[in-house]
Amino acid sequence: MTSTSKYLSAEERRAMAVKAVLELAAIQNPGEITTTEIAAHMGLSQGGIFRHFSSKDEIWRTVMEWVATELHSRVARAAESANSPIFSLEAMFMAHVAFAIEYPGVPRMLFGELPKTESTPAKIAVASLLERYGKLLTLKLEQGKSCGEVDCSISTEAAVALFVGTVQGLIIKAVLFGDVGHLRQGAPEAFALFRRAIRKSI
Amino acid sequence: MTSTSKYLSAEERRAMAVKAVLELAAIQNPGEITTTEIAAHMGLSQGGIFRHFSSKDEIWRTVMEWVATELHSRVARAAESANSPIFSLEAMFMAHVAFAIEYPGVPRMLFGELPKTESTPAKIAVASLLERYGKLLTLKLEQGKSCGEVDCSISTEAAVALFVGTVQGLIIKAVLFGDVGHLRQGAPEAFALFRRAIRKSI
DNA sequence: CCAAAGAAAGCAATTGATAACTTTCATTGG
DNA sequence: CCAATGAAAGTTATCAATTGCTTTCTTTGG
Repeated sequence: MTSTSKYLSAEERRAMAVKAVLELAAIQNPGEITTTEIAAHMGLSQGGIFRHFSSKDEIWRTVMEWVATELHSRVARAAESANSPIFSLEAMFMAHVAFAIEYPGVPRMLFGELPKTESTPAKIAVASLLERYGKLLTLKLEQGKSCGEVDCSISTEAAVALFVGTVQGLIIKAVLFGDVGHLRQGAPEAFALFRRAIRKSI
Repeated sequence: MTSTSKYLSAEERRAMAVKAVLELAAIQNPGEITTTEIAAHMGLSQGGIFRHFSSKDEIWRTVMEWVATELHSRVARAAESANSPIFSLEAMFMAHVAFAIEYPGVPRMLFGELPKTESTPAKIAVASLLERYGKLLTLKLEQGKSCGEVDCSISTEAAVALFVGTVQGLIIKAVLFGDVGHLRQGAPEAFALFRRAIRKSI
């Protein structure tokens, strides 16, 4: 099991690279991570990286794809775990926040991608993630309207935007002050307010 | 009146540099703006820039300070223009959104600053802006509680975070899809939901 | 009033640093 | 033996900042 061989397989190295980037992004500006640093962090020479990735851009794409897949699967699993639309939304909210706490480098990476004007592969991955995420939220909100947990008069689209914005607002604050505590502490209160915004008025 | 002189004063050049950076940031990744581009955009040679700024960092600091001052003064003016706390909040919300529409490069600049771990002058400017902004919001929310427009049972701090997060969520969406239309259209609906979140329940 | 001095603004070329990527050659394991 | 893996040294490009020199504006002494 414990491979004592010096040479690792290409797949192992690619997985190591993703992990290395995530760890480095947690402690420094992701935009300033160099291939030299990534290589050093995974016990490889700088040039050795290019045996497994054709370019630095391909490394980023791989990392972003891992993030999109992982976050979506966690949020989707959270959505299924609850037995009412509102509780599903709450579980999704908390799963998203928990992911940001577990991988503090990820929001920093995403914010770094935002300013780019070109449609980078990374940006496309984020946009597609946000779309799938939005569809899941739309479904839960519509279900909520059906069963009377959510007010039918509100715009579902606006509620989706508010949900995502609420999470992002918390994350931005945490990133800005470099303090994940803001996230853990603020999340329940933030969701409570979101719930007030969408609940059925009497 | 129309200065036909070839050499401009240091103050004029500094103001031109701020304008140039804002315009360039609107169409490209702010992090990739070079001193060569800034200089070219203001009709100056690359080296000429350094007659008026001691470093590229000083240029950024100057731009960020302009942004913080301008945005805060606009939001504060909007807050004063309305005659009830809720309407003040709405005016502030719209003023913030309008600013982001007028200077689309600004959010991109700010998002680009977020990933940096060091406390850059720019990041400090953003944090201080956010703090003053938060105080203004806190004041209005407390006034709203006093006059019965805002529910007393909600956390003011959480409401501030929700307000800021809502605006940021709208802006992120606009930046991600490169479409300012999202902002104009989504803003009224977004504020309507925020209002539902903080209003007094019957 | 006005020329000379010098301060300020500007350009063009250069420097030094750093990054991604390439090439060459040694080593490993099947 | 040989193909895959990796290290080390190189290549090319880019960018901020500096330097030496020229041009323009301003001030001042006679």
